[in-house]
Amino acid sequence: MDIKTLCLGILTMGEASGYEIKQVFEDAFSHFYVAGYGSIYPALADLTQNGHITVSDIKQEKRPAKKVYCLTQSGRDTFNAAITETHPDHRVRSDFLVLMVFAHLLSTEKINHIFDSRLADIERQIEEIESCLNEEECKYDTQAGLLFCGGFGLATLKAGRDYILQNREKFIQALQLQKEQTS
Amino acid sequence: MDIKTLCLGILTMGEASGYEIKQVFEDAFSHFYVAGYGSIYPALADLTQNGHITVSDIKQEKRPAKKVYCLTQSGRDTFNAAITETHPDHRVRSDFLVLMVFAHLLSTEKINHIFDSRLADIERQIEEIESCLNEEECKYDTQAGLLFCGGFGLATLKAGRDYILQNREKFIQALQLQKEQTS
DNA sequence: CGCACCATGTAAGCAGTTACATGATTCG
DNA sequence: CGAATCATGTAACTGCTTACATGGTGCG
Repeated sequence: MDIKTLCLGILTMGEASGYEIKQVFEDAFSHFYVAGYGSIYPALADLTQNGHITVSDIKQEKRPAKKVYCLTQSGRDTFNAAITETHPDHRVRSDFLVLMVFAHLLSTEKINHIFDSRLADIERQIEEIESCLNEEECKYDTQAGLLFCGGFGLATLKAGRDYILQNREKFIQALQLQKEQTS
Repeated sequence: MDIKTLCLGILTMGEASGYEIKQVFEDAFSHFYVAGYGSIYPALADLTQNGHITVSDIKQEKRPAKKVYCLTQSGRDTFNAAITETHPDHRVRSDFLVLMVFAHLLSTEKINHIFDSRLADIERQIEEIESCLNEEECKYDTQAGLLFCGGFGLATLKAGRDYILQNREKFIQALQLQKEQTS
Protein backbone atom coordinates (compact mmCIF):
# COMPACT_ATOMS: atom_id res chain seq x y z
CA MET A 1 0.00 0.00 0.00
CA ASP A 2 1.46 3.34 -1.00
CA ILE A 3 1.48 6.65 0.83
CA LYS A 4 -1.23 8.18 -1.33
CA THR A 5 -3.64 5.46 -0.24
CA LEU A 6 -2.56 5.86 3.38
CA CYS A 7 -3.24 9.60 3.21
CA LEU A 8 -6.75 8.89 1.94
CA GLY A 9 -7.20 6.46 4.82
CA ILE A 10 -6.10 8.95 7.43
CA LEU A 11 -8.46 11.52 5.93
CA THR A 12 -11.42 9.11 6.39
CA MET A 13 -10.91 9.78 10.11
CA GLY A 14 -11.48 13.50 9.55
CA GLU A 15 -9.94 16.41 7.68
CA ALA A 16 -6.31 17.20 8.36
CA SER A 17 -3.30 19.14 7.14
CA GLY A 18 -0.12 17.58 5.80
CA TYR A 19 1.60 18.34 9.06
CA GLU A 20 -1.13 16.61 11.04
CA ILE A 21 -1.02 13.58 8.75
CA LYS A 22 2.70 13.35 9.40
CA GLN A 23 1.94 13.26 13.12
CA VAL A 24 -0.42 10.33 12.65
CA PHE A 25 2.39 8.44 10.90
CA GLU A 26 4.74 9.34 13.74
CA ASP A 27 2.38 8.45 16.55
CA ALA A 28 -0.26 5.84 15.77
CA PHE A 29 1.41 4.26 12.71
CA SER A 30 5.04 4.57 13.73
CA HIS A 31 5.70 0.89 14.34
CA PHE A 32 4.32 -0.36 11.03
CA TYR A 33 4.62 2.44 8.49
CA VAL A 34 7.16 5.21 7.98
CA ALA A 35 6.52 8.37 5.98
CA GLY A 36 8.20 11.77 5.80
CA TYR A 37 7.13 15.17 4.49
CA GLY A 38 8.94 14.44 1.27
CA SER A 39 6.39 11.75 0.47
CA ILE A 40 3.29 13.20 2.14
CA TYR A 41 3.19 16.65 0.56
CA PRO A 42 3.62 15.42 -3.03
CA ALA A 43 1.03 12.70 -2.34
CA LEU A 44 -1.50 15.30 -1.17
CA ALA A 45 -0.78 17.50 -4.19
CA ASP A 46 -1.34 14.53 -6.47
CA LEU A 47 -4.57 13.46 -4.75
CA THR A 48 -5.89 17.01 -5.01
CA GLN A 49 -5.13 17.12 -8.73
CA ASN A 50 -6.99 13.86 -9.23
CA GLY A 51 -10.04 15.07 -7.33
CA HIS A 52 -9.73 12.59 -4.48
CA ILE A 53 -9.39 15.36 -1.90
CA THR A 54 -10.07 19.11 -1.64
CA VAL A 55 -7.99 21.82 0.02
CA SER A 56 -8.86 24.86 2.04
CA ASP A 57 -6.49 27.47 3.40
CA ILE A 58 -7.09 27.95 7.10
CA LYS A 59 -5.70 30.99 8.89
CA GLN A 60 -4.94 30.30 12.51
CA GLU A 61 -4.34 32.55 15.46
CA LYS A 62 -0.99 32.09 17.19
CA ARG A 63 0.14 29.71 14.46
CA PRO A 64 1.10 29.81 10.78
CA ALA A 65 -1.67 29.24 8.26
CA LYS A 66 -2.27 25.66 7.14
CA LYS A 67 -3.89 23.76 4.29
CA VAL A 68 -6.60 21.43 5.43
CA TYR A 69 -7.44 18.50 3.18
CA CYS A 70 -10.85 16.86 3.00
CA LEU A 71 -11.89 13.61 1.34
CA THR A 72 -14.27 13.69 -1.66
CA GLN A 73 -16.62 10.86 -2.58
CA SER A 74 -14.16 9.84 -5.28
CA GLY A 75 -11.41 9.61 -2.68
CA ARG A 76 -13.60 7.62 -0.33
CA ASP A 77 -14.48 5.17 -3.12
CA THR A 78 -10.86 4.84 -4.16
CA PHE A 79 -9.81 4.06 -0.60
CA ASN A 80 -12.57 1.51 -0.08
CA ALA A 81 -11.57 -0.20 -3.31
CA ALA A 82 -7.92 -0.22 -2.25
CA ILE A 83 -8.50 -1.84 1.13
CA THR A 84 -10.72 -4.57 -0.29
CA GLU A 85 -8.01 -5.48 -2.81
CA THR A 86 -4.87 -5.22 -0.68
CA HIS A 87 -3.19 -8.44 0.39
CA PRO A 88 -2.38 -8.34 4.13
CA ASP A 89 1.40 -8.32 3.78
CA HIS A 90 3.64 -7.84 6.77
CA ARG A 91 7.24 -7.22 5.84
CA VAL A 92 10.25 -6.97 8.05
CA ARG A 93 13.49 -5.44 6.91
CA SER A 94 16.04 -5.81 9.60
CA ASP A 95 19.58 -4.51 9.52
CA PHE A 96 19.76 -5.75 13.10
CA LEU A 97 19.30 -9.37 12.03
CA VAL A 98 21.68 -8.91 9.11
CA LEU A 99 24.31 -7.75 11.59
CA MET A 100 23.59 -10.80 13.74
CA VAL A 101 24.19 -13.12 10.78
CA PHE A 102 27.63 -11.60 10.36
CA ALA A 103 28.30 -11.09 14.07
CA HIS A 104 31.33 -13.40 13.90
CA LEU A 105 33.06 -10.62 11.94
CA LEU A 106 32.50 -8.10 14.74
CA SER A 107 34.12 -7.58 18.14
CA THR A 108 32.26 -8.59 21.28
CA GLU A 109 32.08 -4.94 22.34
CA LYS A 110 30.51 -3.99 19.05
CA ILE A 111 27.96 -6.80 19.34
CA ASN A 112 27.04 -5.73 22.85
CA HIS A 113 26.65 -2.18 21.62
CA ILE A 114 24.34 -3.37 18.85
CA PHE A 115 22.20 -5.30 21.33
CA ASP A 116 21.98 -2.31 23.67
CA SER A 117 21.09 -0.02 20.82
CA ARG A 118 18.38 -2.35 19.54
CA LEU A 119 16.95 -2.87 23.02
CA ALA A 120 16.83 0.90 23.55
CA ASP A 121 14.99 1.30 20.23
CA ILE A 122 12.50 -1.39 21.23
CA GLU A 123 11.85 0.24 24.61
CA ARG A 124 11.32 3.57 22.90
CA GLN A 125 8.79 2.03 20.55
CA ILE A 126 7.00 0.25 23.38
CA GLU A 127 6.71 3.49 25.32
CA GLU A 128 5.51 5.28 22.19
CA ILE A 129 2.69 2.79 21.73
CA GLU A 130 1.77 2.69 25.40
CA SER A 131 1.64 6.45 25.67
CA CYS A 132 -0.50 6.57 22.53
CA LEU A 133 -2.90 3.98 23.96
CA ASN A 134 -3.18 5.77 27.31
CA GLU A 135 -3.34 9.31 26.00
CA GLU A 136 -6.79 10.73 26.71
CA GLU A 137 -6.48 13.47 24.15
CA CYS A 138 -5.81 10.98 21.41
CA LYS A 139 -8.91 11.20 19.29
CA TYR A 140 -8.31 7.71 17.92
CA ASP A 141 -7.98 5.80 21.17
CA THR A 142 -11.56 4.62 21.10
CA GLN A 143 -11.07 3.03 17.70
CA ALA A 144 -10.87 -0.74 17.93
CA GLY A 145 -8.47 -0.91 14.97
CA LEU A 146 -5.79 1.20 16.57
CA LEU A 147 -6.14 -0.66 19.85
CA PHE A 148 -5.65 -3.93 17.97
CA CYS A 149 -2.58 -2.60 16.16
CA GLY A 150 -1.11 -1.21 19.35
CA GLY A 151 -1.58 -4.55 21.06
CA PHE A 152 -0.04 -6.37 18.13
CA GLY A 153 2.95 -4.04 18.16
CA LEU A 154 3.44 -4.48 21.89
CA ALA A 155 3.18 -8.27 21.67
CA THR A 156 5.76 -8.62 18.90
CA LEU A 157 8.14 -5.96 20.23
CA LYS A 158 8.13 -7.54 23.68
CA ALA A 159 8.69 -10.99 22.20
CA GLY A 160 11.72 -9.65 20.33
CA ARG A 161 13.05 -7.89 23.40
CA ASP A 162 12.64 -10.99 25.58
CA TYR A 163 14.30 -13.18 22.97
CA ILE A 164 17.32 -10.86 22.90
CA LEU A 165 17.52 -10.69 26.69
CA GLN A 166 17.34 -14.47 27.01
CA ASN A 167 19.80 -15.29 24.23
CA ARG A 168 22.43 -12.58 23.95
CA GLU A 169 24.87 -14.13 26.41
CA LYS A 170 24.47 -17.62 25.00
CA PHE A 171 24.96 -16.21 21.51
CA ILE A 172 28.15 -14.34 22.34
CA GLN A 173 29.58 -17.46 23.96
CA ALA A 174 28.70 -19.55 20.90
CA LEU A 175 30.48 -17.01 18.70
CA GLN A 176 33.61 -17.21 20.80
CA LEU A 177 33.55 -21.01 20.61
CA GLN A 178 33.17 -20.72 16.83
CA LYS A 179 36.18 -18.41 16.65
CA GLU A 180 38.34 -20.77 18.69
CA GLN A 181 37.43 -23.72 16.46
CA THR A 182 38.31 -21.74 13.34
CA SER A 183 41.70 -20.70 14.66
CA MET B 1 21.79 -1.79 4.26
CA ASP B 2 21.45 -2.19 0.51
CA ILE B 3 21.51 -5.31 -1.63
CA LYS B 4 25.03 -4.76 -2.86
CA THR B 5 26.31 -4.93 0.72
CA LEU B 6 24.18 -8.00 1.42
CA CYS B 7 25.63 -9.75 -1.63
CA LEU B 8 29.14 -9.06 -0.33
CA GLY B 9 28.07 -10.49 3.02
CA ILE B 10 26.71 -13.66 1.52
CA LEU B 11 29.92 -14.07 -0.47
CA THR B 12 31.96 -13.95 2.78
CA MET B 13 30.38 -17.36 3.47
CA GLY B 14 31.87 -18.74 0.25
CA GLU B 15 31.70 -18.17 -3.48
CA ALA B 16 28.30 -18.37 -5.13
CA SER B 17 26.34 -17.60 -8.28
CA GLY B 18 23.55 -15.05 -8.53
CA TYR B 19 21.04 -17.86 -8.50
CA GLU B 20 22.51 -19.31 -5.32
CA ILE B 21 22.56 -15.90 -3.65
CA LYS B 22 18.88 -15.57 -4.45
CA GLN B 23 18.30 -18.89 -2.68
CA VAL B 24 20.02 -17.59 0.45
CA PHE B 25 17.63 -14.62 0.43
CA GLU B 26 14.69 -16.97 -0.03
CA ASP B 27 15.73 -19.47 2.62
CA ALA B 28 17.88 -18.12 5.43
CA PHE B 29 17.05 -14.40 5.05
CA SER B 30 13.43 -14.66 3.95
CA HIS B 31 11.83 -13.31 7.11
CA PHE B 32 13.98 -10.18 7.37
CA TYR B 33 15.16 -9.26 3.90
CA VAL B 34 13.57 -9.59 0.46
CA ALA B 35 15.50 -9.48 -2.82
CA GLY B 36 14.71 -10.60 -6.35
CA TYR B 37 16.83 -11.29 -9.42
CA GLY B 38 16.10 -7.81 -10.65
CA SER B 39 18.15 -6.38 -7.80
CA ILE B 40 20.73 -9.15 -7.35
CA TYR B 41 22.09 -9.45 -10.88
CA PRO B 42 22.63 -5.70 -11.37
CA ALA B 43 24.21 -5.55 -7.90
CA LEU B 44 26.69 -8.30 -8.82
CA ALA B 45 27.51 -6.60 -12.12
CA ASP B 46 28.17 -3.37 -10.27
CA LEU B 47 30.33 -5.02 -7.59
CA THR B 48 32.37 -6.73 -10.31
CA GLN B 49 32.93 -3.42 -12.08
CA ASN B 50 34.14 -1.85 -8.84
CA GLY B 51 36.55 -4.68 -8.13
CA HIS B 52 34.80 -5.91 -4.99
CA ILE B 53 34.19 -9.35 -6.49
CA THR B 54 35.49 -11.46 -9.38
CA VAL B 55 33.59 -13.73 -11.76
CA SER B 56 34.34 -17.07 -13.30
CA ASP B 57 32.25 -18.98 -15.80
CA ILE B 58 31.67 -22.49 -14.57
CA LYS B 59 30.43 -25.16 -16.97
CA GLN B 60 28.38 -27.78 -15.21
CA GLU B 61 27.31 -31.26 -16.21
CA LYS B 62 23.58 -31.84 -16.21
CA ARG B 63 22.94 -28.15 -15.62
CA PRO B 64 23.29 -24.84 -17.46
CA ALA B 65 26.55 -22.96 -17.05
CA LYS B 66 26.76 -20.46 -14.23
CA LYS B 67 28.80 -17.46 -13.16
CA VAL B 68 30.41 -17.91 -9.80
CA TYR B 69 31.33 -14.77 -7.87
CA CYS B 70 34.19 -14.56 -5.39
CA LEU B 71 35.04 -11.83 -2.89
CA THR B 72 38.25 -9.79 -3.33
CA GLN B 73 40.11 -8.17 -0.44
CA SER B 74 38.57 -4.85 -1.45
CA GLY B 75 35.12 -6.42 -1.19
CA ARG B 76 35.92 -7.94 2.19
CA ASP B 77 37.16 -4.60 3.51
CA THR B 78 34.13 -2.79 2.16
CA PHE B 79 31.80 -5.25 3.86
CA ASN B 80 33.62 -5.08 7.18
CA ALA B 81 33.45 -1.30 7.06
CA ALA B 82 29.74 -1.45 6.25
CA ILE B 83 28.78 -3.69 9.16
CA THR B 84 30.73 -1.67 11.70
CA GLU B 85 28.93 1.50 10.60
CA THR B 86 25.38 0.22 10.13
CA HIS B 87 22.81 1.15 12.74
CA PRO B 88 20.78 -1.94 13.82
CA ASP B 89 17.44 -0.84 12.36
CA HIS B 90 14.48 -3.16 12.35
CA ARG B 91 11.65 -1.89 10.22
CA VAL B 92 8.19 -3.26 9.83
CA ARG B 93 5.94 -2.32 6.96
CA SER B 94 2.60 -3.91 7.44
CA ASP B 95 -0.35 -3.70 5.09
CA PHE B 96 -1.99 -6.14 7.48
CA LEU B 97 -1.97 -3.62 10.33
CA VAL B 98 -3.06 -0.84 7.99
CA LEU B 99 -6.07 -2.96 7.05
CA MET B 100 -6.78 -3.52 10.75
CA VAL B 101 -6.80 0.23 11.40
CA PHE B 102 -9.51 0.60 8.77
CA ALA B 103 -11.28 -2.68 9.52
CA HIS B 104 -14.48 -0.81 10.41
CA LEU B 105 -14.83 -0.07 6.70
CA LEU B 106 -14.73 -3.78 5.79
CA SER B 107 -17.25 -6.59 6.11
CA THR B 108 -16.85 -9.21 8.83
CA GLU B 109 -16.27 -11.87 6.17
CA LYS B 110 -13.49 -9.81 4.62
CA ILE B 111 -11.86 -9.28 7.99
CA ASN B 112 -11.97 -12.98 8.75
CA HIS B 113 -10.46 -13.68 5.38
CA ILE B 114 -7.64 -11.24 6.10
CA PHE B 115 -6.96 -12.91 9.45
CA ASP B 116 -6.92 -16.37 7.87
CA SER B 117 -4.65 -15.19 5.10
CA ARG B 118 -2.20 -13.57 7.53
CA LEU B 119 -2.21 -16.61 9.81
CA ALA B 120 -1.47 -18.86 6.83
CA ASP B 121 1.45 -16.61 5.83
CA ILE B 122 2.81 -16.71 9.37
CA GLU B 123 2.57 -20.52 9.52
CA ARG B 124 4.35 -20.74 6.17
CA GLN B 125 7.15 -18.52 7.45
CA ILE B 126 7.45 -20.48 10.69
CA GLU B 127 7.73 -23.75 8.75
CA GLU B 128 10.28 -22.16 6.43
CA ILE B 129 12.49 -21.17 9.35
CA GLU B 130 12.07 -24.48 11.16
CA SER B 131 12.90 -26.51 8.08
CA CYS B 132 15.95 -24.31 7.51
CA LEU B 133 17.12 -24.84 11.10
CA ASN B 134 16.59 -28.61 10.94
CA GLU B 135 17.94 -29.18 7.46
CA GLU B 136 21.14 -31.19 7.70
CA GLU B 137 22.35 -30.23 4.25
CA CYS B 138 22.13 -26.55 5.09
CA LYS B 139 25.73 -25.47 5.13
CA TYR B 140 24.95 -22.54 7.42
CA ASP B 141 23.11 -24.35 10.19
CA THR B 142 26.18 -24.48 12.40
CA GLN B 143 26.54 -20.72 12.28
CA ALA B 144 25.47 -19.12 15.52
CA GLY B 145 24.25 -15.99 13.70
CA LEU B 146 21.70 -17.79 11.59
CA LEU B 147 20.50 -19.80 14.58
CA PHE B 148 20.00 -16.56 16.50
CA CYS B 149 18.09 -14.98 13.61
CA GLY B 150 15.95 -18.07 13.14
CA GLY B 151 15.07 -18.07 16.83
CA PHE B 152 14.29 -14.37 16.74
CA GLY B 153 12.03 -14.86 13.73
CA LEU B 154 10.21 -17.75 15.37
CA ALA B 155 9.74 -15.82 18.63
CA THR B 156 8.24 -12.74 16.97
CA LEU B 157 6.18 -14.64 14.40
CA LYS B 158 4.66 -16.84 17.08
CA ALA B 159 3.94 -13.83 19.28
CA GLY B 160 2.08 -12.21 16.37
CA ARG B 161 0.18 -15.40 15.60
CA ASP B 162 -0.85 -15.88 19.23
CA TYR B 163 -1.94 -12.27 19.52
CA ILE B 164 -4.18 -12.66 16.49
CA LEU B 165 -5.64 -15.95 17.74
CA GLN B 166 -6.36 -14.48 21.16
CA ASN B 167 -7.83 -11.19 19.95
CA ARG B 168 -9.58 -11.68 16.61
CA GLU B 169 -12.99 -12.55 18.06
CA LYS B 170 -12.88 -9.79 20.65
CA PHE B 171 -11.83 -7.35 17.93
CA ILE B 172 -14.63 -8.27 15.56
CA GLN B 173 -17.16 -7.88 18.37
CA ALA B 174 -15.75 -4.47 19.28
CA LEU B 175 -16.08 -3.39 15.64
CA GLN B 176 -19.72 -4.45 15.57
CA LEU B 177 -20.40 -2.50 18.75
CA GLN B 178 -18.70 0.53 17.19
CA LYS B 179 -20.90 0.21 14.10
CA GLU B 180 -24.08 0.02 16.18
CA GLN B 181 -23.11 3.12 18.14
CA THR B 182 -22.44 5.04 14.94
CA SER B 183 -25.78 4.15 13.39
C1' DC C 1 17.50 36.81 20.07
C1' DG C 2 17.76 32.11 19.59
C1' DC C 3 15.50 27.81 19.96
C1' DA C 4 11.69 24.93 19.35
C1' DC C 5 7.77 24.01 17.08
C1' DC C 6 4.37 24.81 13.39
C1' DA C 7 3.94 24.65 8.47
C1' DT C 8 4.78 23.83 3.38
C1' DG C 9 7.04 22.64 -0.25
C1' DT C 10 10.78 21.21 -4.34
C1' DA C 11 14.26 18.58 -6.84
C1' DA C 12 17.69 15.32 -7.48
C1' DG C 13 18.68 10.93 -7.09
C1' DC C 14 18.67 6.12 -5.68
C1' DA C 15 17.08 1.56 -4.63
C1' DG C 16 14.31 -1.70 -5.77
C1' DT C 17 10.19 -3.77 -8.26
C1' DT C 18 7.95 -5.52 -12.28
C1' DA C 19 7.73 -7.13 -16.53
C1' DC C 20 9.99 -8.77 -20.20
C1' DA C 21 13.26 -11.84 -22.65
C1' DT C 22 15.99 -16.00 -23.25
C1' DG C 23 17.68 -20.44 -22.97
C1' DA C 24 19.70 -25.10 -20.95
C1' DT C 25 18.62 -29.37 -18.63
C1' DT C 26 15.96 -32.99 -16.37
C1' DC C 27 12.32 -35.89 -15.35
C1' DG C 28 8.00 -38.10 -15.83
C1' DC D 1 6.74 -33.02 -24.97
C1' DG D 2 5.54 -30.26 -21.24
C1' DA D 3 6.52 -28.82 -16.62
C1' DA D 4 9.85 -27.78 -13.25
C1' DT D 5 14.12 -26.21 -12.12
C1' DC D 6 18.48 -24.04 -13.16
C1' DA D 7 20.41 -19.90 -14.92
C1' DT D 8 21.15 -14.88 -16.48
C1' DG D 9 20.02 -10.75 -17.66
C1' DT D 10 17.66 -5.78 -19.23
C1' DA D 11 14.66 -1.70 -19.18
C1' DA D 12 11.09 0.98 -17.71
C1' DC D 13 9.10 2.57 -13.97
C1' DT D 14 7.77 3.70 -9.22
C1' DG D 15 8.12 5.05 -4.83
C1' DC D 16 10.52 6.91 -1.53
C1' DT D 17 14.55 9.32 0.73
C1' DT D 18 17.51 13.15 1.29
C1' DA D 19 18.76 17.53 1.08
C1' DC D 20 17.52 21.91 0.30
C1' DA D 21 14.70 26.11 0.84
C1' DT D 22 11.52 29.13 3.29
C1' DG D 23 8.91 31.36 6.69
C1' DG D 24 5.49 32.20 10.80
C1' DT D 25 4.78 32.03 15.87
C1' DG D 26 5.79 31.63 20.87
C1' DC D 27 8.56 31.47 24.72
C1' DG D 28 12.35 32.16 27.92
